[in-house]
Amino acid sequence: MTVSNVINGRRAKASDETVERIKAAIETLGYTPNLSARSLVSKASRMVGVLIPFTEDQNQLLLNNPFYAEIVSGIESALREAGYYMMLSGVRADGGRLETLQSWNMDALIVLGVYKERLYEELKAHDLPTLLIDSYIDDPHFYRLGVDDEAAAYRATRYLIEKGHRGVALVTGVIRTDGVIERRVAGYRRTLEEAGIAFDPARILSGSVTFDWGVAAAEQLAALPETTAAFCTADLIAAGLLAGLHRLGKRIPEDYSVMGFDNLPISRMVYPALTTVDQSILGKGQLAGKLITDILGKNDPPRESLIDFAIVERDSVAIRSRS
Amino acid sequence: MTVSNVINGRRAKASDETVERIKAAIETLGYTPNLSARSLVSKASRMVGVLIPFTEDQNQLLLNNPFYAEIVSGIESALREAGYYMMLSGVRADGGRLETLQSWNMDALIVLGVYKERLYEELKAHDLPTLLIDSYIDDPHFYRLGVDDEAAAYRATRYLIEKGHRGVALVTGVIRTDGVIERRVAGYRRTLEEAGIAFDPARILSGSVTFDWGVAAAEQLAALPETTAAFCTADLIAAGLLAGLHRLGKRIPEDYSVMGFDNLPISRMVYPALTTVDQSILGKGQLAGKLITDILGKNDPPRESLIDFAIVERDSVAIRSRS
DNA sequence: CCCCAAAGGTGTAGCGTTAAACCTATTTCC
DNA sequence: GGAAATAGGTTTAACGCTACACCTTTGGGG
Repeated sequence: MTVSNVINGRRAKASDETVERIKAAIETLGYTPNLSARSLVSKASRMVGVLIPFTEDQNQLLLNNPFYAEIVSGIESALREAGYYMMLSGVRADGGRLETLQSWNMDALIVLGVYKERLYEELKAHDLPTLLIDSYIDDPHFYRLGVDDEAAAYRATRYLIEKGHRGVALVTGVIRTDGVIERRVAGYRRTLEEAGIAFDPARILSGSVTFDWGVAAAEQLAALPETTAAFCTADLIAAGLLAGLHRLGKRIPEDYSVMGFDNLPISRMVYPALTTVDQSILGKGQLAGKLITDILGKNDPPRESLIDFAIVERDSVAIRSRS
Repeated sequence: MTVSNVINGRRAKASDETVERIKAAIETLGYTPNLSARSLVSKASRMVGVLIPFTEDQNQLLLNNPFYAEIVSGIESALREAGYYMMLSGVRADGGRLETLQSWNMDALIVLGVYKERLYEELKAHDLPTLLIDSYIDDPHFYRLGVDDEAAAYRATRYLIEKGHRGVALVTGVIRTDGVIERRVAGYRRTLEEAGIAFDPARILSGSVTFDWGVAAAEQLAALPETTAAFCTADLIAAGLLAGLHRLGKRIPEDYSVMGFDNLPISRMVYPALTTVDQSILGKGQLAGKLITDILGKNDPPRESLIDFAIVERDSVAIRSRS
């Protein structure tokens, strides 16, 4: 018991000499506490579950999406700093297989991505502190972290219009209701209204958040009359769009200006380097980790946090003089 | 006890009726076994630790490197399939902070990346089944998984030479001893010898496995006389090289042919799409997971496994007619 | 009819840790 | 000088699970 006290820094009850002796013994014996035993009695584990979606074929973590990879990396660093562990787990869109969390006595959850209603019900049933990233589920049970998607899309679209583009398409993932993408569509529309440009539904190209969809969207974009710019709601899509447009023999930014969203590392790697909306993904992950450890440390943060965004100008947008 | 038997499928001692009653009770009570307790008694955890390097600044997981992200994703899927959990953990090059593994009763380890000797000593001290990926540490304690780096580099270089290039540079990461990169350099040299081309040390550009190094290497490449092609030992470097060459106004593949290594998703995203050496990274991860679960299931696999590689032809290499 | 084996199940202990209660010298205070 | 507080521990029990030993009933075989 005294050993336990010393290890956990409850040194109220231990003479300096005993503390020394214990430390020496730990060193020579190579002792490390057994966390399973600790977790068994304390009903906690200092483990935070991080849920990310599976790929379409339901078989692998969506880590090959650099967005998730980076945010996970940020989360891990913040958790580690605060002395917590991260358990990465995949979820299918419809939930299921969440028992792991309960089985390992997770202390809290961070959930990335958007899922069906059913999953959120299950999450609530587990009754753990839960932080949703990039989700607009409005329920007092959840903490939320995101960007102001409407404002960011507004600013991005306005940026293109200010460069002289009037025919701006929006290339995006699948449009559900009440999610991130919807806000971005709303921001896009607000800009058009303000600029007095009629909204044309044909200019919204909706597919999935993948490189391949971007490639495919290029043809659709090229078929749109009087369209000279595209705002993609993800860098991954924008990267595909660039590749698709190249394939069609279009020049960028001379023929088409393209903007992305996220400022992923790949946005610097494609040609031309993408002008995009930066939302410090790493910072988002780190903030997520910090929010969770704050909650666990009883420093209750606000239910909703937003991170800043900014437009980073690179080479994929050109100024278009009015014709 | 009977409940425990039923849950673990030891149904030798349970009537069909009891089994039914237990299943019903589990359902209505929403029971899930407490894995900490199980681990405490069994001294195992069905958890496999996956170690990946931290970034240079020692602060985040190197998950933003798509190579690691993808391989981790493959590992996870194989482990999950076999009913194991993955605990992702970062390591600094010099080791340290490995206690986690012991503390959670990990059953086995998968180690990605190359580290200092000291780490391998520590790993051996833990005495867990350990699989090293892409490492040439020759010690019977470890299982190893990799590609035949020498042969792959040989084939890649030969591919360029067969396309008519005689001045082929090698752009690579930092050259230690006895690692992956050294084998690739050796393969490169073997091709040159076979083709009767004098080896010129100036044509080896060594930096780090990063996009930025690729960008920087472009200037060095451009300064090399009679050099028309570059084989990069990582797609990340190749991507940077393309960007750097574009910046210098070079055309690819007309002025320079570029090959990568890994066949990462980004190799399709850059412009022009990279010709590269595919080594099915996802498959590598899955195989790693399978090897480890085989070991744990007492199906001892060979100490060393190699996966196949193949050249995938895309648009970054041109045929050069002899001048 | 008795003995034995099998089927089906119960009882006990222990994994490593910690909360809470308890114990024993000192020291402090009035 | 005596009561009370304090420092520095020790003891006990419990967390949820499983290995192992044990118990009871039933059904044959001789």
